[in-house]
Amino acid sequence: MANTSGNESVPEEIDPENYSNWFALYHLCKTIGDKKSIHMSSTEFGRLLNVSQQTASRRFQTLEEMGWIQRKLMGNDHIVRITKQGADIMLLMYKSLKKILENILIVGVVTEGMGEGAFYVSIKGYYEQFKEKLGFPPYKGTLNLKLSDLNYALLRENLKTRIPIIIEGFTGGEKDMQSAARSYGAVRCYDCYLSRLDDASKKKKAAILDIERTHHKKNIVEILAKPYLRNYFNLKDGDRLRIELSTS
Amino acid sequence: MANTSGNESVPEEIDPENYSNWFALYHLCKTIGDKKSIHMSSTEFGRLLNVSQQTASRRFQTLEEMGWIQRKLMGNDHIVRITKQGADIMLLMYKSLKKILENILIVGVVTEGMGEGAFYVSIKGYYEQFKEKLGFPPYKGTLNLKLSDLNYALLRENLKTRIPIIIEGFTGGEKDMQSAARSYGAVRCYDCYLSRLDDASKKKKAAILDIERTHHKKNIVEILAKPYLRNYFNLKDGDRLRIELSTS
DNA sequence: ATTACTAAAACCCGAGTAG
DNA sequence: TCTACTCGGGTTTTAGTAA
Repeated sequence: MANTSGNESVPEEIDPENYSNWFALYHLCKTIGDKKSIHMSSTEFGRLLNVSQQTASRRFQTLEEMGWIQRKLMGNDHIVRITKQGADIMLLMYKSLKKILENILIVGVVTEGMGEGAFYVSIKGYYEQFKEKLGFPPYKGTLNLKLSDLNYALLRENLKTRIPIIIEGFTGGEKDMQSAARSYGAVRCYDCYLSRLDDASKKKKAAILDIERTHHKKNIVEILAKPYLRNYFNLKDGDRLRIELSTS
Repeated sequence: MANTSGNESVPEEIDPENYSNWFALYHLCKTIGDKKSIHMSSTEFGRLLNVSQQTASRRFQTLEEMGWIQRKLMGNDHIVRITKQGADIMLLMYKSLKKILENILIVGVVTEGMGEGAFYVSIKGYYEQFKEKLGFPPYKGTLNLKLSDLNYALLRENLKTRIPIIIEGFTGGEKDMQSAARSYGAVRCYDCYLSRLDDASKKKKAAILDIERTHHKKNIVEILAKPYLRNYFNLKDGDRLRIELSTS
């Protein structure tokens, strides 16, 4: 059963010899789906893997020898299930890929704290421009994403090659402030898309708000979007979001 | 760059032809790690993949033809990076595995609500037994995990084959209750380990509290553990935890 | 050093077929 | 039907080697 547990030896890495077997297991898991076992002949398995019945039969044997699956051959009824070890093999790859993806994609970690960005959205002189130039009325707050050093460097480098959406500065007096007319500087924005790592289908158009960071923490990027993103993506601090820059 | 985005065609599934190429890309990603590109000769790549230099060279060519990597050959300096398409290929498998794992492992969704379980831990007559028989003093509350129909069925079936830790019933009067001595029924527990799907290294010994469910919602399992699990695993409602039953 | 071609060797697949 | 064996043929890998 894939459900019992123990501390048997779990390999650290997939054996290069076993690529086709690994993929065989993978496809088997996929079609087993949420059932605990499956009736499958070697012919069917062959169809699934795009190989002959003979090869599929050999795969079954190898998978069983490796302890990744277990078979019960009762007459013409062939029941296959994934063993705990088999499940661990899948888990191994999953974890490995997760780690890889956090490196090769720009991934930001949702971080607590109102950035300066929230200040900009709240000022009418900026807000009207955001609304018009970004193409959406932004939520009056920003989502702070913390990037790794590398990811932050990659992002900055990437932004350099892009034409920013310029939010013009202006001089004016906010009525709530007792000070006289002060000047508000220009801000740059960049279109982007956000998505959860595990569900790329739900992509949200957003914008990176590139403000001159004065007393801002390092490697933090502030995001503007129409909805309240923490609700939209069901986020909590520490969750990861993928940032994709739009192709211009 | 793996960081720019577009809507180029992303394949739905890994082509059976490309198993070895897929693994080549995978290993390449792994060793690139958190750098954006890597210096790698075909000899080194061969060592990495456990194949000859010639085969590694062919792999490089194929990966490049498929648009999964990009190479710059400047004299004897060979720089390789993963393209957006290559990153998407990895992402595809990641998502696929995530889905598989949620089916073949017993995974519970963290669910709001005090179950009856919390009641048991709060009663001294039970608590002292929990402490002694489970081997840890449980946190005075339970974590509710909601399972899928299948997972719940699998779990129950699995528990059937196990010897429960019996928490004896007793008759006694709780001092805070004005009622006379009442009787408290026996409860069954089962050792288990909990872990986040994405970090199996952090496993927490815990126990499934198997109470007779009276007005309990369906498919809910209550968990006892020493720490407050929502903090320990940094959980919020909707997060998933893997339940592994200990090998007895 | 490298990459990558050609040709031989090794390996794997699937047809045929037995149980 | 089914699984799974043997073996011929095709594919892939590697050794040798050129650039």
